[in-house]
Amino acid sequence: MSILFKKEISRTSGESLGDQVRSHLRTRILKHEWDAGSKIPGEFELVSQYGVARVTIRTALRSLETQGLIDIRHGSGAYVADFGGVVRAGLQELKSITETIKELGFKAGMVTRTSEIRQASKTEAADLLLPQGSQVLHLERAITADKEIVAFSYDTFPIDDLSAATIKKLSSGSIFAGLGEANKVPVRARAEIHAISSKEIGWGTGKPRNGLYLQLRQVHYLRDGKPIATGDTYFVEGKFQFIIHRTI
Amino acid sequence: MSILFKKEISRTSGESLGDQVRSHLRTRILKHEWDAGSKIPGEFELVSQYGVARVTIRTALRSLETQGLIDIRHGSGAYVADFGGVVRAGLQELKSITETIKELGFKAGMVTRTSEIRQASKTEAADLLLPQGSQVLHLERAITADKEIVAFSYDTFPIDDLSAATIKKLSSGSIFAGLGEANKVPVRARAEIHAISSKEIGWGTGKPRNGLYLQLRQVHYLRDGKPIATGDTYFVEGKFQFIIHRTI
DNA sequence: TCCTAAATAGTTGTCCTACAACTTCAGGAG
DNA sequence: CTCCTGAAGTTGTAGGACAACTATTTAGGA
Repeated sequence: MSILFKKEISRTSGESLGDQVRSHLRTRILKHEWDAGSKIPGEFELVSQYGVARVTIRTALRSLETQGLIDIRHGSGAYVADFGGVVRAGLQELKSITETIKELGFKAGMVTRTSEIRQASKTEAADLLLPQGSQVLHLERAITADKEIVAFSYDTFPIDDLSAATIKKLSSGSIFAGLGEANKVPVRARAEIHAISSKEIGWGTGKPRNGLYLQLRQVHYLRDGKPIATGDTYFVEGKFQFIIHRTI
Repeated sequence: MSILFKKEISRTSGESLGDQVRSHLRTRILKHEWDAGSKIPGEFELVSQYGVARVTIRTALRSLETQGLIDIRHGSGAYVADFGGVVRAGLQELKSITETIKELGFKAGMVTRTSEIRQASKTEAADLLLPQGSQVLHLERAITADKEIVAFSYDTFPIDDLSAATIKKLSSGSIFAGLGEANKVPVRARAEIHAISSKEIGWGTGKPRNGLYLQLRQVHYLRDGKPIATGDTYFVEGKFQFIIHRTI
């Protein structure tokens, strides 16, 4: 077996080779190319598969290990982490909710209830490092998996440096896609988790009787540390399973 | 500045040099040796500070980047992740609750309510890969920060291959310390998060009126994938702040 | 035959040197 | 003042070498 995936790796895409290899290996793991607990190919084998240096393979493997997807044992090899069940991406991996829903095998959708441009609230201005009174785009959406509402999301974006087309895209569909076109993809987020019981959250027929939610209060950041989005997402308890892979 | 921390790094401890450097750098970051958003020393400077090779420094930095603590920019340097506030260890980093409490500046304590050896329940046996009817150690404890109850914890350990001394240690004090003496330190955990509202959980004066908890349902694993502990921890909502650093 | 111990091959960890790719900053041309 | 260019500094990738550790095989003895 040799240079199987050399064509998957681009040296002109701007993304580092290590990150590209990591992404590719992650999809291979999540697609169960290897059983949980079993050994993945050795570093030299991966070197020949991807056509990159061993140090590049090692940075990718090291990153997957800290993400909790594999387990590297000195003198033996790297093994797919065995969690006694389906290996699945954890909450610590930053991706959109809809993407996560799709990855779990459901059909993702969303219904926008409110889309308005207004002044930033005090906390929003603080989170986004904006001067008081700045204009922001505020969205209120219900997120569905197989037509069933699984979360209510309240998101806010600064619109100073966003084009009208981008704003339109944001308010109509996928956040990550819209930000991607504006070259403002967040690479990092800080999320606070809370348990909330409230009748004030949510709307329509998907609103849970008991008012019990898992709240994710997030701020998304660009690579240079600039905040690009903030928001609260309220997941209806029981509709969605959150997993975190914890590693030392 | 030179070989400042060479003595902190041991070549005979069994832990890899990269992991040791990572741990040391992490404490330096969490102790605010550098401001959020500012640049940490370059790789060659760190090489001379720790007396290890550049590739070793790089594995440590790469791991910290995956954990979301720093942000590495090609051609520029590594910067402390700026979350617009206090940088703090995230939930994806596996450590004991008491250790986390101490790190936040509080005095950690615990009160054991129940400590018994009994047969494993069905779900416990499944999580721990035990045959039905195996003996397990079951603990029910209240965890305190500055004398105030912040969580109720229900934990279960298989006792097949644990010494009597280890069992005594587990039931009396720190879980991680007890497992450490038995050379069974978990390196990985899978945690499920739920919002729970129940009157059945908790006891004593620290029991919250509204019965609102953030539940962490965890299974801890050894390096070889063997489950070593399972349990539910119910954090009293509002008493404890959970953060997750999410990265791509 | 069975068990133990030593030799062996295979794998990851660390070190070294070198250069490419990128960022930042200073200085000069216009 | 602005823009461009070049130099210096930093991280990314490459290749080779050896150390440390693991897993397997082999040889030897009881």
